[in-house]
Amino acid sequence: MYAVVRRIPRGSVATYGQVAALAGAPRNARFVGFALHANPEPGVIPCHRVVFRDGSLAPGFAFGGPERQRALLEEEGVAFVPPVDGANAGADGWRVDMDRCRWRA
DNA sequence: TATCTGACTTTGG
DNA sequence: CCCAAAGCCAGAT
Repeated sequence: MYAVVRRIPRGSVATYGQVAALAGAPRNARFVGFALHANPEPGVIPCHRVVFRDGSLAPGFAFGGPERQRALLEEEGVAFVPPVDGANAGADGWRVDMDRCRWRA
């Protein structure tokens, strides 16, 4: 499953459910998050590329804060959407543009 | 062995 | 449109 996360190409993101599915366990979205939280290889496993289904980040991001994550993704060319609508405001209210940056295997 | 909890997701009110 | 509850699977206690 860590292999799956590492396989996420630069400039793209995947949802927990998606990673779970690719890992061979479509119903293990929660476990994916749990495993990533354990993050045995910081700096190697791009946890910041794994987001909620709506493109928002997990509450307890462990890379240095939501801003850090947004910076990392923007750095990779991931498109962000400003908190324009009342959907899940996630980190700073900014969400990943899933329509354009969602990882396609 | 039983019970609880969780970086999730989907559906009902 | 927003809030709450249920379902899911695998650890942890």
